[in-house]
Amino acid sequence: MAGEEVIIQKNPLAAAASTRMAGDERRLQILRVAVTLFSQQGFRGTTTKEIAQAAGVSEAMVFRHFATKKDLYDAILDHKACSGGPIDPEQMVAEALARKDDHAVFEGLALGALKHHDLDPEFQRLLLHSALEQHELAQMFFETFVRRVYEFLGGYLRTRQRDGAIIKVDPAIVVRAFIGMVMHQSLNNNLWDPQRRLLNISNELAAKQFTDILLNGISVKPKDKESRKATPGANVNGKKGNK
Amino acid sequence: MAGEEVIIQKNPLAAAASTRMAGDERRLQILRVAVTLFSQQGFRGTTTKEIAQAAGVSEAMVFRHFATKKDLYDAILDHKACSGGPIDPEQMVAEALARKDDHAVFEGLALGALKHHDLDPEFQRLLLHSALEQHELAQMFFETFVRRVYEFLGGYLRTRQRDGAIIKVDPAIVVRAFIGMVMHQSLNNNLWDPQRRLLNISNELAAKQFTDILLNGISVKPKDKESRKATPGANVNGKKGNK
DNA sequence: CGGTGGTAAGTAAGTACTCACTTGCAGATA
DNA sequence: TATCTGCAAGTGAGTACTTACTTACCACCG
Repeated sequence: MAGEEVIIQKNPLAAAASTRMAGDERRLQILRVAVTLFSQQGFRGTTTKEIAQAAGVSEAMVFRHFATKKDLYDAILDHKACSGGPIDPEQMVAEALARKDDHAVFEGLALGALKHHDLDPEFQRLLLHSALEQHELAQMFFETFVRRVYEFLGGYLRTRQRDGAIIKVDPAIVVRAFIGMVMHQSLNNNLWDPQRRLLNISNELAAKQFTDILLNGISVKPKDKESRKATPGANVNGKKGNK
Repeated sequence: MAGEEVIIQKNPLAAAASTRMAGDERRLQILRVAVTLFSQQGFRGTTTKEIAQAAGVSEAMVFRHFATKKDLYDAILDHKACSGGPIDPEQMVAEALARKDDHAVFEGLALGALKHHDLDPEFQRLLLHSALEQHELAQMFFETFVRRVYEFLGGYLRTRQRDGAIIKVDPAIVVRAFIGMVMHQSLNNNLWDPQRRLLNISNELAAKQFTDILLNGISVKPKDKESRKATPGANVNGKKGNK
């Protein structure tokens, strides 16, 4: 916290020395550099000087492209929320939805989210930072995207309850439970335990197991020994030797 | 982000004007004030001046009690991790553990965690901030406390598997799933959705439902209609009109 | 008196942001 | 083809202010 220096030299995002770029190019480059820094250090923790250095330009250039630091931050959250953010949940599992294949629906959604957070871990960190810093756009993202997931999944659960396929529980609680498993897994993987010391499993296995737990629970049912299909037997794996 | 002023006047934590306190008293008071500010704004987002003002003393007093800002931060995390933090999981559900009452074990743990985060929401925020800021003590807390929960719950699950009461799954995955539900619920309540717009249920209900989901799942089992005890029937509640 | 609780007024190093100025490059002109 | 020119890309050295941290000093009380 006192004397550590962030090493920026030879940053792949930095421009090759002394190149002159088109305005839009540079703008995007600064934005990308800033995404990385903000996601690592938050808004207040990142200086405009750092951003400029990492982008390989003078600080003045940052302010040519973004009037204020906050403008830059807003542009980033906008950018992220529009391009990377909203994987459309309904579309992602449309066919499973039509078949009313509960396992495929939940597994598909979980896998989508896990993969997304894996490919773009900056996004989750950025969102966390902005939520802690009470940035308006974090709440906006939550209000729009997360609400949509709740409504979509909640709606699906309600129809399955009408079908008699699912017990009577408040769907919102079920959704919270499931999203909790998935988000917590991502959060562990890229914040709490990035070395995966407590649990190291593939996204595929995580999605499958979480879905199984949600739909089937973990207790052995008294009059239900061989009637299910996939779960038992070769299911004990994952923790060790999983690459 | 530019011109907002944090209103601190008449802060209940501030000393009555111009009182002379004993050294230890003042130290503790500064520490408590700092906890609140750090948990709201993080390390870099909180100034020593702010802390001093909120405590009702001059900035120099802060530095008399804590040599550097980081010392203060460390002292806080130490304080929190030692006093408020480690609710001992094993002790909390000892009797349920002895009775091998799975529902009571999981429900007890969940309720303990939910209540704790409810009473001391600063702690979760503080931990998140320090994890994002890569503070060493966040990782230390995780390594010690969280690992203990995994080992404890994982161990319990393994004995229950040997009893034949629980299906064969990697216990660590089950633990992650369950902790995920609980932590996500807390995180929603005091970070993402403090107004509880998406879901507003009591800690008791949340603990019970999460436990039910984990142990029993949500699918209707083919040959298992009236054999279970508590779950069905009056179980649809919570979302609305829950105070 | 000495020690403890307290402060006002510093300082040096940041901080976001600006400004007067230079550089490189595409295209019109000779 | 060579040169001039207009303008966007880019900069170094600022400004006004804030930051963590210090120093020198005061007031009370046993």
